[in-house]
Amino acid sequence: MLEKPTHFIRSKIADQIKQGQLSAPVTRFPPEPNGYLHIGHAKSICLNFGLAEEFSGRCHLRFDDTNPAKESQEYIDAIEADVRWLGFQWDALHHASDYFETLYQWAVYLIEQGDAYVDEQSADAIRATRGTLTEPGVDSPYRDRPVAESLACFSRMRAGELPEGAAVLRAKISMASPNLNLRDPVLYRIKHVSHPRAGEAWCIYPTYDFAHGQSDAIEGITHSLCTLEFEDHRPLYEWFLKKLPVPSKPKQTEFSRLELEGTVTSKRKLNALVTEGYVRGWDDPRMPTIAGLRRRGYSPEGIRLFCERIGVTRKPNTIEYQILEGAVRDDLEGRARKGMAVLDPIRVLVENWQEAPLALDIPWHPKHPEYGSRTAYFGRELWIDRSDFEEDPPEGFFRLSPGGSVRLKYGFIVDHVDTLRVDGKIDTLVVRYDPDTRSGQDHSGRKVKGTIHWVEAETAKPVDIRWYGPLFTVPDPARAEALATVINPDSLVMRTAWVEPGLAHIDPEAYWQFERVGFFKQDPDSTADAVVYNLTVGLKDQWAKKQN
RNA sequence: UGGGGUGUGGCCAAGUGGUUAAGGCAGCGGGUUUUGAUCCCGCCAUCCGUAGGUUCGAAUCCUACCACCCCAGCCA
Repeated sequence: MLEKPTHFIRSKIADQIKQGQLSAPVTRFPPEPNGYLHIGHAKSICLNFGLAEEFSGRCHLRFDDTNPAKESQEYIDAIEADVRWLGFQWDALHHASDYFETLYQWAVYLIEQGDAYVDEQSADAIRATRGTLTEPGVDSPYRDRPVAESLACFSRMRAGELPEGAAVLRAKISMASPNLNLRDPVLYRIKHVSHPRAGEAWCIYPTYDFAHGQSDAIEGITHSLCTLEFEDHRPLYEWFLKKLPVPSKPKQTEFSRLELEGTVTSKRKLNALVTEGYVRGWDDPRMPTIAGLRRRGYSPEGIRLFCERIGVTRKPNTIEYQILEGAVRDDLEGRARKGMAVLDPIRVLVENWQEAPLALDIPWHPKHPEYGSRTAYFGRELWIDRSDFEEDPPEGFFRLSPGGSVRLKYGFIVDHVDTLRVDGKIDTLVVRYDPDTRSGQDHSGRKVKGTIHWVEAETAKPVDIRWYGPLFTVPDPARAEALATVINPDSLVMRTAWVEPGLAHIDPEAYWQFERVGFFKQDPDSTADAVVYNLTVGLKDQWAKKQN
């Protein structure tokens, strides 16, 4: 077993424990329920829950539900399901909205201390006076209004007496700060919107900045991990912890977010893919959402392996998609049941087989006898894949060709006799099987170069295959001006395959490998009459690579 | 342009003054193999954004420069 690779956050915690500054870390995964979780969130989930697990600490799931205009119960439910599916169990479930009353009292406290004021300027006016990157902002005319006046106005805000946009609560820090986040940031705004959890209780809602650090403090979070874009918010995060009578002092640490080649990981863009109909939903197997990856057939263990492999740093990075696929293949290799399916069939007639189909008992996995076995059949009429026969075989081709021989895996060696055509197109391959070469009891001493997969035609069942390719045609779709221009029109190809009987029944949980093809997972659209398989990821194929 | 960050092989990533500059993925070569899969073995940076400097000795310290990312929501 390989030791887990270390990274700066892991070493920091280990060090703090060794120094006696920390007994166990308390972390949190703080999603906003305004969309589905994606692979980038998986990195954060693995980090937060993983660290807590590793150092015998605790990890909370906390919904950052401070903007009811964008949030919904649908997302809350989906997020909980995704975290659980990834294999993590939170030690506590919280919502920023649980702290609305405390946060309100703290806002009042800030006003009383002269550290916040109600600003009745319009949003436009506030924006216009914020200054620019190089020029300082201008103080609001309300900045120095009496405390009592702010207090009175703030309570009118809470009471619902003011329309949206009429006033906001602002921290009184400095309009000249080079850090824009410190130029009297907005702490509360009016939103006459009902909240998925708090209902109609509030019509003013705290901003991220005013809610996040304090929520961390209330929960006793020791390590508040977030992505790099929040780095400029850290001074503000710390300002509140210093000004307010909070019960603990969490520390924010930033790491770089995950960028995955060939995908977009912004909720806005993912949402656009859904609403504009480029995919069937948040859980479409082409989506980099947790729900999409799950439906596609990626295992939680594979995703966790991926997150471990990519590491955690502060360096901007774009991970090659094949690293994700590699991790998933590595996990699925030992997990999947292996069966035979023919996706692009060509008929094979075994002219010297006269008997009824022969039942073969084949283990589901050569290295895992505990997975059991199934029955497949060999007979007079078979299907093999069109790509396994070449009339004019290139150098190094060792599948079936005119006059050649090949082993039908788990069956017999067959020798090509004839090629029959219909309208010029190859229709049937006539072969003879060698009775001395039955798999497992081969006394012939014959050696053939190739082994191919096949299914017996009489017992085979049809299934639907959803063959997926990249959703985009470019490696960096996030930079495209419009997603529409980089959508891959062939990201989903529907087809039918012949499978051995053991692959034709519904089994929503199982992971499958179609030998020599790829890993597959049954889609929830499957019915008893029509099983649907999603391509998870293809097998590595050196031969195909050599051909290009 | 003000502030905050980051620069180690194709992609990740260890490394924090003395190492032949870990490891993973990809790639290449070979072995095993009834999946051209898996598995196994070997190869793959005289060099750490660039240029100077300090030092017996630097990817690690100093200086300058360059490149890229983030910030001007009453989003998170």
